[in-house]
Amino acid sequence: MPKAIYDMIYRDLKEKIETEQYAYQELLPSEHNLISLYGCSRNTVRRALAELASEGYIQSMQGKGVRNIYQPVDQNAYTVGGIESFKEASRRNRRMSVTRVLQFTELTPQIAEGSVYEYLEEELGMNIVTSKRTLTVEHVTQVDEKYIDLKGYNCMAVITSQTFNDEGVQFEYTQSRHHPDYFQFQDVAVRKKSGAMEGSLKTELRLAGA
Amino acid sequence: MPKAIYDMIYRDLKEKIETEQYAYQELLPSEHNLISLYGCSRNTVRRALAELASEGYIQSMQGKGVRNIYQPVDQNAYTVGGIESFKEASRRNRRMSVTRVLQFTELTPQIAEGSVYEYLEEELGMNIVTSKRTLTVEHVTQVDEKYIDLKGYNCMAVITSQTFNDEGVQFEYTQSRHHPDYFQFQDVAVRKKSGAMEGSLKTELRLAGA
DNA sequence: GCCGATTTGTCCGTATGTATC
DNA sequence: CGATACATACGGACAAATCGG
Repeated sequence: MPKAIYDMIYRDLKEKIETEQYAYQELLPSEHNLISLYGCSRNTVRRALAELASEGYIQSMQGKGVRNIYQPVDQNAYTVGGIESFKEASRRNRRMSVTRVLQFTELTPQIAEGSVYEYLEEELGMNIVTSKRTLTVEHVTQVDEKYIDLKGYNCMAVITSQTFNDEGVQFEYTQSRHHPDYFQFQDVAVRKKSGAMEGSLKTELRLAGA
Repeated sequence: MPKAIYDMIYRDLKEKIETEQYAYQELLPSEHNLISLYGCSRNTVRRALAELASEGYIQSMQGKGVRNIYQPVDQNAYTVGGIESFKEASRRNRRMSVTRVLQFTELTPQIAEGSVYEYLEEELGMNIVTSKRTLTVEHVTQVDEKYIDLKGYNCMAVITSQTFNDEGVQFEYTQSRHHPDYFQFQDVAVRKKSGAMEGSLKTELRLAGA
């Protein structure tokens, strides 16, 4: 739990944006004013702003100011943040989730039925840091058809991820398969002045409920 | 074209990592050493490192150092950076691409056959800044089937994107539909100390060739 | 078109805190 | 314990873009 100043400012501004205390397309107070408001240095304000920009909340324009470009996402979407377990995501979205363990090795079924992430973090004191994900669309398998009513689709959205702990070792490889009707993935990209690519931060997705 | 110092350092380190001048899992020189190497301030070095971390190239560990966790992506993947036109992406990946204009309104067909982004940026001097994308899996349409051999799939990967220019106005809405066999989307997420989510930066995807 | 005020962008040096070894 | 490493924060400087007079 970071009590860092920049993080508090970041969350405060984020909240103000989400609750429309700053209107869409409106300019936020200038960095100079934010410094007065929060009583901190410019770097600290800028760090909070940078975070919001990378998540597509704001857009800062040299010589002009910082504009709120946040638009709320579909309320029906089942939202999952960056690295988060299915169980955490379910709780956050207040939906029922049931995990059925179909095949298993290594860990005990009891742990998997709860939350593997929870087990790794709380019981083993492991520190999850970086996750790399790949998203593809694949043909359904017999296992898919057996457990999920695909309603005519013959494909599923498949996310594979490698997770690294704080010692840089990859300790997990996951594949999750999602029903097309309940799947949605969002991201934000910011174009660098270089002319090419780069960016993105907030990622969300919609999942099948069980 | 940014000639910013942090950007040059960022690109230099990125290159050294990609060409394995720093081995996988190896520690990079400490920030202190990098300061000597590049003859700049610590902030500047740290900004370059932050960029690399957000793209999943490195992982910095307080008290230990900065570890290279870069692993090259599938060479067969058709890679597209953040905000980039299909034509730019094709050129970068040295593949043939043909654009067939099926339906049309507003812009002229000639422009679309070339590159709409090119037209907007070079001819109109427009400045593309932020792009929000949503990825879903959808049933094929009659149009899909008419122009693309789906080889048995009855779904496609669909990306819709809203693009904003430097004045914060959304000026474009695009939907692109991709053949499952030629589609891949990658991202990186970094877990905040807060305990929850957040992160991702490098995004790539594999596309259908025409 | 110029000039000055405002605003964001880049960079520096320094200080202090915290984690690792 | 001390040395090393990254994390956070401050204050100052100058550049670059914008806007109004």
